[in-house]
Amino acid sequence: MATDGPLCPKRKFLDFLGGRGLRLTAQRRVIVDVVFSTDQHFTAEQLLDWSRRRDRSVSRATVYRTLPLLTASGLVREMDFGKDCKVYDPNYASHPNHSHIICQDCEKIVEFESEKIARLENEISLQLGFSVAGQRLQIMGSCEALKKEGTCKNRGGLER
Amino acid sequence: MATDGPLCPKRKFLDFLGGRGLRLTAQRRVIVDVVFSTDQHFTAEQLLDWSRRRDRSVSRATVYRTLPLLTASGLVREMDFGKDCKVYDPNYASHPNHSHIICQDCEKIVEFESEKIARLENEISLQLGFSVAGQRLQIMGSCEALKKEGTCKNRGGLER
DNA sequence: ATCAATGCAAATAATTTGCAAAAAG
DNA sequence: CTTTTTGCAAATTATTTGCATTGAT
Repeated sequence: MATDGPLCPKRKFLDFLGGRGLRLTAQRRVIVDVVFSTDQHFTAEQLLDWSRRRDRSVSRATVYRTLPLLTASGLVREMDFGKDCKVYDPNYASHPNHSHIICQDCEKIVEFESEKIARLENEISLQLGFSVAGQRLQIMGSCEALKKEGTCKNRGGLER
Repeated sequence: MATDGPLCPKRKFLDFLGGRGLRLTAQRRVIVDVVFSTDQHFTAEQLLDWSRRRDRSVSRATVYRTLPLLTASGLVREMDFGKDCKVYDPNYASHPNHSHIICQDCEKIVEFESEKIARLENEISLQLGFSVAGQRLQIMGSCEALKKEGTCKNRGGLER
């Protein structure tokens, strides 16, 4: 995961802040570092926990106040997997249109992108009189490979 | 909407209750009547409101206790449209695999089904080592037809 | 009779907010 | 300096639950 360079998500977010006249505080720096140093999904509580390990001064309120900034920037997306709390996905900078397959057994989540599905979505939407702004696709299923082999050989399979 | 006959969703739900040794109370009858006498999406609070109009004895607790039964029966699905509370969709009896297009401007929701997308989902899932159990697709967009004409001529367009 | 289901009100859990103090630009 | 941001603790909101009572079978 690129953590440097002008186009890394972290840098993009700092630009987003600057462009809106928002300030770069120590706490925001920590939160952003944490968010973009992983490709894992996370909850608000996890983000608080991870951030506090780096800097005890990060409060729950600040985490909750920073999350809307992250989603507004388009670099992180709020997800609902039917759990009691929201889950955030930091992979929208690299794959702005990706979908999820969720294993009902092991809860593992695999991300993928499908140009073909995107085309169909556009086509159908057009016929219904809509222009597409975004999309959200979750497939629920069983990870049979995982059950058979103890591990899913397709892990990390991004791109389609 | 069919409210009678052996295969109507209401009847299916009553069978579901019976099959599990659950009892048919006056309150459940009202709630179920309300749910399956519309094809509109609703929130828990709306369902309480509508039910209370028919029978003041329906309490919030009973609504909240009945909703999981409705979703467990497979006839109603819990949805998340990024709002503060959950939304329920009573159209899963007639269209068990439908998707949603949501207009970002007028918040109108159109349901559709696509066999082609379903096929692609299966194909992709298989390649990633998953067997598909279910699917959840939301397309966010702008209902331009609505803006131009004051009404969406494609309203109710189910099936694709 | 028996056991599930109810209403009520209190309890939870996630998230939000008011406010005075601290820090960024 | 000015204005944003922070932490704290209290508030809010949707949903859940304990309990004594009611009602279905």
